[in-house]
Amino acid sequence: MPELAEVEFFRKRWSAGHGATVLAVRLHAGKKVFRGTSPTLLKRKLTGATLLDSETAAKQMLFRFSGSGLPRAESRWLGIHLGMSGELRVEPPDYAATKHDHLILVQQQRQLVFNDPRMFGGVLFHTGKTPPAWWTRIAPAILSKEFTVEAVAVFLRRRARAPIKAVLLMQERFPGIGNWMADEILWRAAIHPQRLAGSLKPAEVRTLHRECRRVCRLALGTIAGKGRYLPPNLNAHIPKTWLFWHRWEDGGRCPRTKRLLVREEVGGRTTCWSPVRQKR
DNA sequence: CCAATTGTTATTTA
DNA sequence: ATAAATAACAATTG
Repeated sequence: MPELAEVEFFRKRWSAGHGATVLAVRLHAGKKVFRGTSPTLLKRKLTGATLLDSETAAKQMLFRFSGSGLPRAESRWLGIHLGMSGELRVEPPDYAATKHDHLILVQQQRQLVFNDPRMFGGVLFHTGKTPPAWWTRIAPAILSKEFTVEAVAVFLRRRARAPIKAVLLMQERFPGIGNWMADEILWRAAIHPQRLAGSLKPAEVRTLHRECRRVCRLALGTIAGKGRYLPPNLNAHIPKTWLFWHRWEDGGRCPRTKRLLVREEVGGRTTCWSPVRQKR
């Protein structure tokens, strides 16, 4: 499920546990979400640690914990990727874990739950004074200064023969963009998803860049919430003027042209577009 | 039984 | 050799 803003939404849920100690760690060792990680080490190092703060980058979250005991102890860094079906929840102290709750951090007042039925998500763990490489090597955010028109143009030239839809899903240049955001961006930019990346004119590249930023900003504002306010459920505040609400319904119509939307596979993913608005 | 799913990676093909 | 297409992963739902 989760793309950029949705990931931020879930991270904020767990911020309920900032400043609180982890009394116990419950996990499903051996499950696929722990590939590349030692569940034993994670459990040992996080038990007794305090959750200090957290951040989001692309589709990943990083939670920082103090070391227990020694004041100069190294930090503990927990990375979570939600994959296709993952979510974070906050449950009461007496909550009983269910089948797909692969990692639970038990605190005095609550349990922080990572649930992921399909297990395309994953958990990473690191101990050290600075954030690990798997975190710092994430590409610069779309809303950062480094995400320039020129950087987009260079990338599109290198991926010239791939459909633009597929290129927007490449995390090394468009971190956090997933299937529905890519469609939303192309729909707003009025670019056909099957256009080859190298065929975009300079003006179209500028538009694409601008709509990438706009969709990220709007999605973060409506899904992840502003300031301290967290919407009760995901997507609750997305306006009906977005492609988002119409892309999956049969007979769905473009919110702008009111004409029927098209749904087809592009770049290996189901893609929705408005044929009147987005010409080949 | 078949097809579908908002993600990533390994493998195969061009 | 490089990049694009495809398969695979796992679980559930319609």
